[in-house]
Amino acid sequence: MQNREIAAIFNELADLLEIKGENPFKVRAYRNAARTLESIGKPVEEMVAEGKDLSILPGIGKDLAEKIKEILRTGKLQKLDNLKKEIPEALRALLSIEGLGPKRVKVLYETLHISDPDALKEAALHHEISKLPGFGPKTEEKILKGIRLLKQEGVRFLFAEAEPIVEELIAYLQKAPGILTIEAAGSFRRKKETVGDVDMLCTAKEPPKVIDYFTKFSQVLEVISAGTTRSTVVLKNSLQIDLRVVEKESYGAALHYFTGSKTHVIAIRQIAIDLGLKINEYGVYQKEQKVAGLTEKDVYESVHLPVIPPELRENRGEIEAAAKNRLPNLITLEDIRGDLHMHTTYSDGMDTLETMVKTAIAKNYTYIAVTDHSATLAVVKGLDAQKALKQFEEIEKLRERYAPFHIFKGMEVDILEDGSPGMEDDILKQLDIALGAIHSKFKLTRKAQTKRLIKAIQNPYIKGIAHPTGRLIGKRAPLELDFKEICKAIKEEGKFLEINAQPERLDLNDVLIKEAREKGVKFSIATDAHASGQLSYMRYGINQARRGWLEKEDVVNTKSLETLVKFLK
DNA sequence: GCCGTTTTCGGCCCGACTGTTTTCAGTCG
Repeated sequence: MQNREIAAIFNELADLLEIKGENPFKVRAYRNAARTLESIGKPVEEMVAEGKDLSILPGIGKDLAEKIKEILRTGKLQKLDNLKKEIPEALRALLSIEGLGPKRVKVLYETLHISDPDALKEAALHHEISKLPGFGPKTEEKILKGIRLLKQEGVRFLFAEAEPIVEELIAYLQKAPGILTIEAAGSFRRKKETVGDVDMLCTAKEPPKVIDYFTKFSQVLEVISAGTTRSTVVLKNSLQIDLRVVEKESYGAALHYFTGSKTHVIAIRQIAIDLGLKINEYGVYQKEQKVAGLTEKDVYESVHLPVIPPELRENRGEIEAAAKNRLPNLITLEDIRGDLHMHTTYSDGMDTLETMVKTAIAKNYTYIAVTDHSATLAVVKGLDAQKALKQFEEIEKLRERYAPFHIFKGMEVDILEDGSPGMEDDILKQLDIALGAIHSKFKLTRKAQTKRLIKAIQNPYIKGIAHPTGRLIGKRAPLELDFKEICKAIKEEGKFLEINAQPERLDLNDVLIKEAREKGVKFSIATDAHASGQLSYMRYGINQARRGWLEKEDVVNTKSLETLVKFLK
């Protein structure tokens, strides 16, 4: 049982309790616990197995610790099952309709016996909703709109999908009348691998004019709200954007607040309270006196901390590290000297080897590794021994032509079910960088999958593991692995784990990167480019690495050519 | 239901926006 499955049970319980009209603080307690479960890296199942007390976790007390154990033991929660007999589960779906919260859902259920979106639509079309006390024609209209916009639960955008839209919107808003500054906050600023919506923050001479201009952005499908300082719209691609206009004097406090994460902000506010201060989105206050708020730096200084980079603001130890002045010196894109994973027309890449070389040189890289697929991978035409030898020849020619730029002979070698590489040793031993990668048999048991990967790591020719967990965000779950054992093997063998920068892979995730780093694992950050343009995906890998607390020294492709060659040997 | 350097009770973030109502409740972030 995974943490997020337990979190889902708590969230469901919270929804139903809320509709029932339970104490809102109790409801929040369940939600807080769910958030804790989602954000801690370690499975609570392991903690229980180790005999650890779960109530050490923030937001989890005696009662919830017991409920978690019940879920782990029985796979379900009696309290939730009981509640479902009282309140139809389907009512939850109504909560995700814009403008409908627990109170209104309760009224709709108790008066009109509406328990699903279809019945709700019927009732709205027959103008039954507007007759209810507290409801009116506008609400009815809004509900119909909300049903049309009803998003499936948990639809999030890949960071790389949101990025161009945010850039376009910023360019547009920079032309708004009287605009002073404009910036994206929220999970986008924290460079999270997926974003649910985008929070934008600006300062302006006449806020209402900017709001008006914002709602006229060409991609806007629906204006949800538009006040004097704040507006929410949904774009044609269903991405929601919130814009807030704030006073210049409050900008730092607002930026901190809207950048989040929620748990980070709460933790910072708690420190402020302990110091006799109060932080809100407008500033830092001592009694009634505002003492800071202009910049984020001022906000952090008020609680005696250095500025914490947005990528780290997840309440995963960054505040403690900041207090001890031990924040990592995070890696940057400029630290990268080369790319160690890419494909060419020798396998499933779109561009020739030489084009990849030229593009890498234009990026001021010192080296690349060309890593086409081995032929065992049935879905793509890969390299057999003969084709590999032909590629070696071309690489040697290009090395001469483009010296001192260096091209490593590499290969993305399929790891077979038994953990052996899908390429003969005779070829493997001629490679500088063989990356092991799993492309099949994703469903092996945790034990078998771990054994398979460790065997590959121990293979003397394999230097690193590409996209280690095999996940595709929103599409394919990560492999079942004993990650601790994987890290141990990587470290013992002096190998590296790849952080794959493809936007829908971003594999490893931030939590695993941090965990591996703490165990002394080295990483590569590589694009797995299948076209020369994708070499610029490196920035997404950097985002992920920063969220995983990596410094330059943790990453092998920040090293000079000489040092990297030594490392590979 | 959680939590504690005002501790075992009594707090728990709170302001903006909207719609319905006429001073406020519900929702949202």
